[in-house]
Amino acid sequence: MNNITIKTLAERLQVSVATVSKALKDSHEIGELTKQRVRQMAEELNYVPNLYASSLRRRKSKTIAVVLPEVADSYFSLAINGIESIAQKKGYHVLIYLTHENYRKQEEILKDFQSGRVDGVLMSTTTETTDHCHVVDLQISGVPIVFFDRVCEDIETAKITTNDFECGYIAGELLLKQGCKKIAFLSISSSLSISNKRANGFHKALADKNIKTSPKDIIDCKNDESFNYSHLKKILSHKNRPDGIIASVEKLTTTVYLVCKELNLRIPGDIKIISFSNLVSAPILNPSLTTITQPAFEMGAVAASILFKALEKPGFQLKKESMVIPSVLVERDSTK
Amino acid sequence: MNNITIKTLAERLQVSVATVSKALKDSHEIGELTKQRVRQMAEELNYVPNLYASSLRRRKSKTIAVVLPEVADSYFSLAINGIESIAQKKGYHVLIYLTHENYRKQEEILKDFQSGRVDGVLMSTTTETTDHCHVVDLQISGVPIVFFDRVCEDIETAKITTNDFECGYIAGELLLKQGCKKIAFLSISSSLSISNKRANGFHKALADKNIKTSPKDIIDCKNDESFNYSHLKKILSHKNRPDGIIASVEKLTTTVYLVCKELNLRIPGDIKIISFSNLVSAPILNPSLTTITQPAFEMGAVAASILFKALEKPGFQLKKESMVIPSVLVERDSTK
DNA sequence: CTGAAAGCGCTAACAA
DNA sequence: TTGTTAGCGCTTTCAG
Repeated sequence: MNNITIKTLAERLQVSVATVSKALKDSHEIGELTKQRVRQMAEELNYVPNLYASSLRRRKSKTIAVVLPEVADSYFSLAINGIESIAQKKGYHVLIYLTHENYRKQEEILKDFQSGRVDGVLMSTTTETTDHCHVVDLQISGVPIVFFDRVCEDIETAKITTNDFECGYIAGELLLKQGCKKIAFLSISSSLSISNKRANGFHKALADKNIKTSPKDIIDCKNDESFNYSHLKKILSHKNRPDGIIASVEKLTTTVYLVCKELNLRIPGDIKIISFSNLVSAPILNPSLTTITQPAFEMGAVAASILFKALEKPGFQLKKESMVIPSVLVERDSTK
Repeated sequence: MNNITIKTLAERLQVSVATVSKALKDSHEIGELTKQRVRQMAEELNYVPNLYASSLRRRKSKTIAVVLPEVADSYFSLAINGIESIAQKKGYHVLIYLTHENYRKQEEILKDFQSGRVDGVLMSTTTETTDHCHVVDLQISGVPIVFFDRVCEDIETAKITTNDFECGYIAGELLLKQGCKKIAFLSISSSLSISNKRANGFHKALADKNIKTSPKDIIDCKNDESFNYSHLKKILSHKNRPDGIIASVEKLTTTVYLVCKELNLRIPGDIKIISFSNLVSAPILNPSLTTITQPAFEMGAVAASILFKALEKPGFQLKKESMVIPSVLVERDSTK
């Protein structure tokens, strides 16, 4: 640790620590000449303020946390960029925390935040999340939290989402139009709002065409690739297999493609596929993948902007700030 | 911020703050009964220790930083998982910082660390990095740093790398064996050690077959997708275009594929492609992509383990701990 | 086994 | 315009 402190500077310059502190903050109370001298000395000695001391004192850390299930996902990596673009303007640090879809881990992380480690939190919740006391605890302790994409419905705060229901509908409609008779919806978790909304939209699309749906149309996948692989393989091996698939999250896409490859199912001839995904490689897959692409960067940026409003104005009402930003359908060969 | 402090607990229990502090640390100086009472009260009041206070006092934060160019890259996202798996065991927090390949940003981040924000740093450097004073400054101020994958050659510390030279050689050799006459190497930066080592390996492979190489075989790409796209398009449109491509980083793959698609160049018929990549979608690309796959998770885990050794034993000699973990070649259709 | 007290580095009243 | 001083919450001697 660097041992140049404000005190060192003060001694060298024969002024008080208060003067140095204020000078470094460019306070109007301090004379221009003094500021100059302080700044120069700080530069010279390579002074770096101690984050812990100032945070302890000010009860602010100029840091926000982004809590995510994982980072190996185009949506999240783009959202992070959106968040950072805003945070940087505001002079805030962004710390990324990964839950690996583990509820306990998420709980621990949020609990830790109660210590004031960060000033605010942006979160996309894990699939395992069921009860949300830890989120409420965090809010009670005064740390604002804004959700994006994967929200907790029952928490009162700002939620930035995309038009999940509508997109589920669009996906279902497209596959029907392309002639699918038996469509399966790959869900990632039955306790996840986005997954359910997308599934509901899908059901509605079928219902509107008077096609009866059954719970078996929803295939529950897990956070376990090899499980998903064998599960899907079994389903797609069946003689009454689906001829259309809606993948509700990006990571399921690769699995579906690999299973089809192994079973010699041709896409889109034998089975059509559409995926909720921000994969840049969508156009170069074999065949190119029809996607519903979320406005990931923008969702991150908007979520961050709203959080900063709350950080800047203490009494700010977050719950009135929810927002829905639409996704777009990009048709490619996998649904031709 | 939570306002339950050690003092609150002390008052409630009619003991001193020192006792509470020690009890919470399970110190042997404290009686079992007292510990019990303290723990129970802490639980009851939902006490969360203030990170800033304890870090300020102990001059330790139980936190490490991972500094990366970006996160939308399979290599880095896997490496993060490796790092986290180790950090978790050690009870350390992991903060992820993104440089977006921006040297200035990296400098700022490292400078910030001099304040003792983190106890140690794991880093893969940006492509723009040229001078490394800021790294040295950090080391001088007592924060250990371990490099992985993209290292700074001239810094004395542990460096976890893969066999880049050898893999460049293998890639070149494979393309030659498959009949390529004119191979281009897509470099991401001429100041990046891994890129250069891979390029050197490639050159050696050609030299060993008495094939003369020219600097024009190395195509310098940037951190700018649209630039890379048009640059590559120009090169591949030329009548004397390459018939084999080695992409030195994952992100260039999509661009190459898209350009080939637009120019109606068939892979592998007209042009063969091999990429340094950890993409899970490699097998389902059109055509499936031959890759050199790095041991990303392991590299992250090893780098973290070594950093923790340094954190646990103050006088630890990091520079003697460098390590090379080999990558593997996976042949697929793009080089058939 | 427990407590009193000093102080980590910084900020912000308040005084001068 | 500058300085004095009292803490932020916690850890850690040292004394009891």
